[in-house]
Amino acid sequence: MARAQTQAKKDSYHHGDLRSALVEVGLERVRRGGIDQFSLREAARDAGVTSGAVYKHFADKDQLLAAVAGEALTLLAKRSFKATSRLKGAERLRAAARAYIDFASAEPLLFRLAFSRFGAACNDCKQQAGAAPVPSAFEQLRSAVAGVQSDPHVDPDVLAFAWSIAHGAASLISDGMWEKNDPRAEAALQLSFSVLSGKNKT
Amino acid sequence: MARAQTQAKKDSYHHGDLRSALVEVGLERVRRGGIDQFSLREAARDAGVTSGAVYKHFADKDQLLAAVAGEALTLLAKRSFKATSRLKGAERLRAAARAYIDFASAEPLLFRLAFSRFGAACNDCKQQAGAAPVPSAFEQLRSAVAGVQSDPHVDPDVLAFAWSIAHGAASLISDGMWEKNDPRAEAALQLSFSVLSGKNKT
DNA sequence: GCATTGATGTAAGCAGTGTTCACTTTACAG
DNA sequence: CTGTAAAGTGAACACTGCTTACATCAATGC
Repeated sequence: MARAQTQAKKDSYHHGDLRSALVEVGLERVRRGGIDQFSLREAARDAGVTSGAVYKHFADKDQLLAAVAGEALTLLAKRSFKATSRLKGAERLRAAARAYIDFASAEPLLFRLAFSRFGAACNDCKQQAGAAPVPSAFEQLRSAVAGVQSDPHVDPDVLAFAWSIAHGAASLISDGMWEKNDPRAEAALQLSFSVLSGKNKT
Repeated sequence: MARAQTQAKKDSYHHGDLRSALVEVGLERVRRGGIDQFSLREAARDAGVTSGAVYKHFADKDQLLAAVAGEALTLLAKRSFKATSRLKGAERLRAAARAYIDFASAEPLLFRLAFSRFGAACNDCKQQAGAAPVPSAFEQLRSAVAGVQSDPHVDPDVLAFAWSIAHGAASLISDGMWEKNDPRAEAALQLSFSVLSGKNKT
């Protein structure tokens, strides 16, 4: 069940693609139990392999978690892309922010992993196979901000503002202070847009 | 050095106030190493006590961490109170938000603990000795929002907006995506205040 | 075709962890 | 003084991350 995507060799001594399998399994485990519940040995068991085998693909538990965090980040990026790609202007920006918040609602534990030190550590592993299939969620937010401004060069203050709002509402949800899809997130977005549309330049 | 505040009995079999000592030691450990580095046995060692002794005061490691998170939350509340208590109106609100952000800059690991599941678990332990010496940072934010509105009843949307901005910038800093005291935090605050002062009511 | 070799797996073991439990030590009420 | 409950010890258990020595397989050069 876990080894769906990258079909592993059936019953051979060698797994076939253990690295991807571990990341996949790890993503599922973190999604359910969070970071601190995650166990390297358990992940190995899920993949049908001894714990020692993990160390042929990752230096230590942290690097495995970093890879999982990278996967979580691309998952967010994909959903954001799907939600924003065919929109323009203010609607696009709003959709980008909402994608951020929706992801935190749908996968709070993955969101926390993505923006933990493991996600930061994965800045070094950004170029995995395929050379960035989709721009990161942050890049999409930046381009969306550019889209609502007449000026082609993005105002860093406006970007910081939009990022703060989106990340703030998302964090409040993933941290459990707001409920999933809490209307307050939408309200905060609504108010913030009165700034962005009201005044395009300082 | 660790047992400064609540002076423990010198060298007796019984510690005197082990519970507070553990929380104090835990706060220091989390401040330096973060949540996942934190070890119950290490904390017990720091307090000069066997690991088993911890379980006379806390059901398990999670409850100890919850108590530490509670301490971190009151630390934030105290600093916020000190920064805002003698201000009024927009200045007060700005100071409250800034206190949030400054705390995340000064103690990123404590901030993460405070707004992790351990901090949430400590909602149940809110009434520790002394019946809330200081209103929580959130309550202070709420009252500050009330102060900038002519209407005495706080507009929940405005509160959500302010909370989002403050928590967002603070999280971005404590998560390492922005640097400590990053000017973008101040810029985001600046822009957000153009909303709050520009339109007091819907 | 076939041995060699490097990559990938196993198995056992180490130190450290959270947690439990039987036990000892202490403070204190009657 | 003494009995009791609170607060500590220390040894054990199952588990963890990680290392090491060894086993197995797939591919390569000859």
